Amino acid sequence: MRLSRYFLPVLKENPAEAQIVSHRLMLRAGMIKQQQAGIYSWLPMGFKVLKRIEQIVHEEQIRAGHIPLLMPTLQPADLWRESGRYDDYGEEMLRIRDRHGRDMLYGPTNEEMITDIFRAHVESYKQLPLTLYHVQWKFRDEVRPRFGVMRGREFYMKDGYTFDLTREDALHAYNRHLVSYLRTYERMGLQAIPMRADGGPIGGDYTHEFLVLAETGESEVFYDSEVTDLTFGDREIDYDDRAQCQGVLEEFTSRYARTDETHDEALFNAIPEERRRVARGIEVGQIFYFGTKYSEAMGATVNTPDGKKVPVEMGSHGIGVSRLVGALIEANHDDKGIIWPEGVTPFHCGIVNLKQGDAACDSACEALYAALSAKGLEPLYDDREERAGAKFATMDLIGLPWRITVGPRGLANNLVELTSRRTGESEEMSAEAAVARIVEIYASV
RNA sequence: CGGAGCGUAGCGCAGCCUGGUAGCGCACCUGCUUCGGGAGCAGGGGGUCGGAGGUUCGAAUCCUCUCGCUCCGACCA
Repeated sequence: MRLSRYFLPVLKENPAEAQIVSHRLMLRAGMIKQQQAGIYSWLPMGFKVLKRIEQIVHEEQIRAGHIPLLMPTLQPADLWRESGRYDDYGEEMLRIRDRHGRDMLYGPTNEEMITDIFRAHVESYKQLPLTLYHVQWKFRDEVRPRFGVMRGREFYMKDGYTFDLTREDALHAYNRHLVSYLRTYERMGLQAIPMRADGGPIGGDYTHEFLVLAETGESEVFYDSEVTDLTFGDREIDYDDRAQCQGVLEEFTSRYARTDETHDEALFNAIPEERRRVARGIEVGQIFYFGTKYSEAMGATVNTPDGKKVPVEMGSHGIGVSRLVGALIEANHDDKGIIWPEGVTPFHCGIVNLKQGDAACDSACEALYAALSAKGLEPLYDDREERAGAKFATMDLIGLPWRITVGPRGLANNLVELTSRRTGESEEMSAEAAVARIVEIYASV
């Protein structure tokens, strides 16, 4: 993409309404525009990141054997009356009436609807196990939306639902999700720690939240410092292997790690003092096993091998896709702007032409642009008639992890400059070598 | 939902207390000079002062109502 033809409305000054760094940077980098309290338009750059995150989520879900579908944002109230949540949910649920006077709602989550789909089409245990998920907009009419997309009223979430015959099967589905989530977050360049959590309105006694450590996090968290040493890495996982999934769960959840909701002072104090940590975290996902809470209420049953009819065992699992955009920035920025991890960056690298209009600089940049594109990479070429300082400042703000700088000084020796946004380190090399290096970097992402 | 505050040009703000035909910086447009870390000079365009009502000869300014947004707290992917 050529910056001169893109739509990237960056702001030089900080918008008054943004208090936390991710919100500020998203506004300044032209990623979002607020339309109402807690409701945002996603401008091209922000939309790109959102889609990159969503794509990683899809890939990892499918890898774990889960099946994508899409449910609507608007749901009939009657489904929620069946589960009893139409009355329980309260003011947070946005209620709507259509022209025929039918009660509807903008879905805050989809347990009822997925259960409806299940009961309509599944009769036998032979169709289990089954995990269906979608990535869809949700609405929760928060009393006080804040922190930009981290706590919007409208938000984009992946929510998945598991259906199993037995509790053991359902717990394996739970473990499988925990494993796939660890892998998902790590691919985005994030460390998200599974912490024992509270059931909340969805219900269920078996649940973990995934927390990204950040000063601006809304939850207070308590953990054993050993949990932050754990990495998922590129280990091979057979998602049908119960023992292996159970093993990963134990590895990642056996040390103390809890939010303030479930914090236990006595257990915490049993950790050696030098390993005790109290910090703040952003919740970017949650997994639940809740058994037959919805299947019983809504008559979602299956026939067992011995001819009985039993309510199906269920769980639900969520990843806050739009919230992750904010969380990623909270975890990856400096005083100049965003620093995207390679896994989610909106463009793979920036090309800065220091002397637009200079024949040598222009053609060198065009050649770089073509060479990178030919390798399947997406560069952002700053071809504006701007001074060097302005171009650097823009690149630093929007946070592309790699920048190739092309100027007359280097070109005289056939050299361009490759700079890491994260470390700030620069290296001079030929244009061909720079392309090769970028290709190599992204080959391993 | 309790408490506090803010709406003036695309963005950041001053002006309001003490009423008299709206200003600064950035951005934008034109020209010249500049050109490896948000350039300089000169010229220029752009504002129903959130909205409605009221007081007044006269309202951004005072009063009433209303809408929107933000912050602190209680609640949540």
